[in-house]
Amino acid sequence: MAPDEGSSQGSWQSGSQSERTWRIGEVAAATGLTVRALHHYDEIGMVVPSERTASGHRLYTARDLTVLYRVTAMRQSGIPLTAIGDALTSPTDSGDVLRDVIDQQLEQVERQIRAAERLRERLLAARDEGGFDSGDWYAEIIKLMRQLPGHLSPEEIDRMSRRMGELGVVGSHAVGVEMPRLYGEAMTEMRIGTPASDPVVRRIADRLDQLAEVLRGPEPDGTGDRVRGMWVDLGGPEWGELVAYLDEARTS
Amino acid sequence: MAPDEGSSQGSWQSGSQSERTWRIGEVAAATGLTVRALHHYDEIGMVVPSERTASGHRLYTARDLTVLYRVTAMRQSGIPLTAIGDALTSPTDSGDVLRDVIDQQLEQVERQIRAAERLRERLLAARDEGGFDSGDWYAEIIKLMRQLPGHLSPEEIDRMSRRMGELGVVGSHAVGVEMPRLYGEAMTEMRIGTPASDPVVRRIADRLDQLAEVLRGPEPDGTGDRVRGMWVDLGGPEWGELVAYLDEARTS
DNA sequence: TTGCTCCTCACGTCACGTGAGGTGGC
DNA sequence: TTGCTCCTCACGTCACGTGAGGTGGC
Repeated sequence: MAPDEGSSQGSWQSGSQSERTWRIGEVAAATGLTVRALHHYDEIGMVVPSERTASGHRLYTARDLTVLYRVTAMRQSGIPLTAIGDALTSPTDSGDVLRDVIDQQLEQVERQIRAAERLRERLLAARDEGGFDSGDWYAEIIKLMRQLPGHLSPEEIDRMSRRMGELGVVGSHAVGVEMPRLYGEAMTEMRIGTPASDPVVRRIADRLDQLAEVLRGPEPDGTGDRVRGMWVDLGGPEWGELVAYLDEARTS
Repeated sequence: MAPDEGSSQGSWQSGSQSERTWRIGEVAAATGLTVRALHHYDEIGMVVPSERTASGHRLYTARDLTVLYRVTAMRQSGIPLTAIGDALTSPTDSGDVLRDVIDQQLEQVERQIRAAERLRERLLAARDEGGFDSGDWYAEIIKLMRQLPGHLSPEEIDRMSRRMGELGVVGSHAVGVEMPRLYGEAMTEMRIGTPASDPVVRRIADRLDQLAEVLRGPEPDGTGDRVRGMWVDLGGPEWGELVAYLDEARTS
């Protein structure tokens, strides 16, 4: 009597050389994955079942399942399959590569938490204000400039005011919505100790520069720097720190 | 002299009927989106520029930009484009549909935050323990059962022990890793007041049932119910509440 | 004339979902 | 023989990314 490898319990004869195996449907139930996902992992070589029946049905061994559980744990942590592959095929198997993958993922998750919390604030604000409109901030900004003499000459203020008029929605959104948000995010990163060389900070700095260019227009005249100086004076020492932090990000 | 609609400043002649318009590259810089993303929004009809030059170049009006800013704000909140489309084309435009979309997204974000925080705990644990292995819990469970007489007969314990031996990694992972996690998640949902009818709770209950089936095997004998009873006795009144909560989820 | 911007296809990405049509095993 | 499970294509999803090859405007 030949061992029947395709039985619903797998081959489990005592004294036999072959170990207990699981069919793909059993594996799906055990892991909560779909059959299609297991096919996918097989296709890309992530988890290839060690055996097949004569008719081609996949049979997973306990060792296969151990690998699979590790993969699902990492997947549920949001680690992409390519990175999981790297961690699994690394020489020591539980050494530095895995540690690096976990640390990277940990940083990303912590950033996700902060981003989601900011998102939550924004959604609450949008709900209270009844929408996602950007308001008409630039009039406020111009007023503020007039009230604080010594930074900009009346001519410069008029020129900026005209420029903002030309820019319309683009200007008011940049100054009133996006820049405050970007500066807020940068401030958070600085406070929690994210190094200025981190790509996240770099992205914020780059976007701020792009917006500054949009606002400056084709012929810059140095007004922008004086506006920045005004903000630093208004915002206190922490604003000065933030400006230095962003400058460092730009050169790293 | 015909108005030149394709100039880099758009048509902005004083006295002209036509308003200021923006070319696609200017819009990309203003919003931080890519040109390709704007093409995509045009293709699917999400934000279609109101004008084109004679040669086919897209021209965005201030009104187009206002819509676009609203879209980007919602996209950055993680709202899918289809839902954004629903909110934008709703009759009142700032009425119930938008409110619903925001509320739904708010719930999802709050769930994301909790999930990410749990993820963080798991990653920290994995880092401390040096990996994602599932350990050998079922021996502990069996021991616990022997120490608490009155719930299961020695024969039942032996049968369960044999069954766990057959299940191997599948059993120990289900009992030692996934079920504790699922019960923990369900407990969190219950404590924060998520209604039992919520699909999230339903998914947890369904997955628990599927795991129970995997553990029970082909011939159930009522042992499972007595094991549950044991857990309720061990866990105190909150465990009883949790069991009722999950039962409600299953019938909703 | 030279760059830079813009155009329209059209295929690629990521981790599978979803049938289509057929075979295997109790 | 009837169900249920399994098999292999193969196209679809989502929000764009990434060239390919060509035109437009200062």
